[in-house]
Amino acid sequence: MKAFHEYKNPSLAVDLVVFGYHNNTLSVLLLNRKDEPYKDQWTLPGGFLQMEETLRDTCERILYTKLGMNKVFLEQLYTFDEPERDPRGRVIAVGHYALINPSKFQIVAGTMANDVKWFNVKHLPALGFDHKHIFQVALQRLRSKILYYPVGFELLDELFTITELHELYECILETKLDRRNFRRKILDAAYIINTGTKREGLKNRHPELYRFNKQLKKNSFHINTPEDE
Amino acid sequence: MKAFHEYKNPSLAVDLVVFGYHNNTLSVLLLNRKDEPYKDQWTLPGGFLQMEETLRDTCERILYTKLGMNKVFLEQLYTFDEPERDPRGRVIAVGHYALINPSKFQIVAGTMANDVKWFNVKHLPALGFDHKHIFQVALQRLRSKILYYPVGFELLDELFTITELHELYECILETKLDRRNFRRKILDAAYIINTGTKREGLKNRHPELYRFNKQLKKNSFHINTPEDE
DNA sequence: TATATTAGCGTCACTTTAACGCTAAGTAAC
DNA sequence: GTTACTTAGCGTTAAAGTGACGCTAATATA
Repeated sequence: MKAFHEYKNPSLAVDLVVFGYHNNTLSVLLLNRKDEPYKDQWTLPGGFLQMEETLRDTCERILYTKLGMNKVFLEQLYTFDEPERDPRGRVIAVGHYALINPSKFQIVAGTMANDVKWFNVKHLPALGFDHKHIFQVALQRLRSKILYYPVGFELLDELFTITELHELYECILETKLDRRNFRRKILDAAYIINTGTKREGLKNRHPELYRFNKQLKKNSFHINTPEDE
Repeated sequence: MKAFHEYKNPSLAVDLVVFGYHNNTLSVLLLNRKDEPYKDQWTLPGGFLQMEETLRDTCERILYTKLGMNKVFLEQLYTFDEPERDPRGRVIAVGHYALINPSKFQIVAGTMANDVKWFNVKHLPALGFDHKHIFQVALQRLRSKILYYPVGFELLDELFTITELHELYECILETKLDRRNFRRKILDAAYIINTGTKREGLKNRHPELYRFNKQLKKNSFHINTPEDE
């Protein structure tokens, strides 16, 4: 057996799929790379783990220094280890995804990138590395998770209407959900709490404003998509 | 920015939660360590990634060389990165779980371990490292997954009776499931195929033998546990 | 032949679900 | 004001799914 320190180790990085929802569109944040490899191409934000950091620390550092975001929903996704995934050498990436409300942050391209931009998940450019694959795993995870666990409110303002929540679900799942059945399920599950106030200034009837119920017990609801059948 | 090779890297390992089902008991395979750290204590099998390997390769190498197993169901679980999880230094472990049919393999302790043994998941000894935690994540994953995806047959012989499958579910989920309703769900979902043969040599009525239906379309069934309600 | 036990099939009340109708509340046009 | 239009909120119903459980068949053994 080799001594402990004799093992060669691959580099360890995190890659981030940052989802945002705005104007009825689900978007992902992409970085245009300033340096090789994949110079001038779009990729997911990511970075190398430093020895004293946890993976979550690394993600938070990247979110903060490259994108100016903090205190966002963040979850580990999967670890990507294809030997050829990075042309610089062996790099293993622990994929994560984050859900953020774009209206809360002013995105700035750090010094590392030419540009940082939101892209509609339906119209992504070509991505460097294996980032297309990581993105697809993340989108799939988000879609499954939202069916049985309340992650949607991470993407909305603190107060929102049922219609707004409904549109978010339809957008993420890319399917139509009956408006009235959706309302019933969400309310029966006590997923959200009526604040008693209404959203003013709209053209038609003023909808009631809700907020997320943090006391929600797990497994209390399940949304079916038409494809379930 | 540092040059690529200047980053220090933690060691990368895999840890394996190997589930087996035998005599109406769900078990996990544990190794008794020959060396420090955690000498003479029980731990999950695991090992370091070698530079030319994928994570799956590493898992398969360990399964084969330490345990004599090959071609088993194997799935990545989660990546565990607590900085203090290994007293030797910074080791990040990618947890995996495997499902095997113990009757297919003769387990042998490799030269690395004092002993290798199956332990009933209900009566585990103390485990070294953070392996108790990894085990719990794996068990939870197995329990959720079996509700909507057919993994059970990995633990059974190729031909099995509905009663055997039913007992497996009750054992993994640690709950009673109505025998007749279970049968109806499994059959309605076309989860299994009747082979037309029967298991002989039993004391009472001879049950029909089934095998897994590999054509099963996803999302075609869902088992409810009493706690769902 | 009777008994005990597991296997397989069926029934029913209750709950959940999908589809969709109807009215209320608001704005804008006249 | 009145009418038209649109979104919001509430309700209804038929069909499907679910849980609880009864009944009979098949087999070994006493």
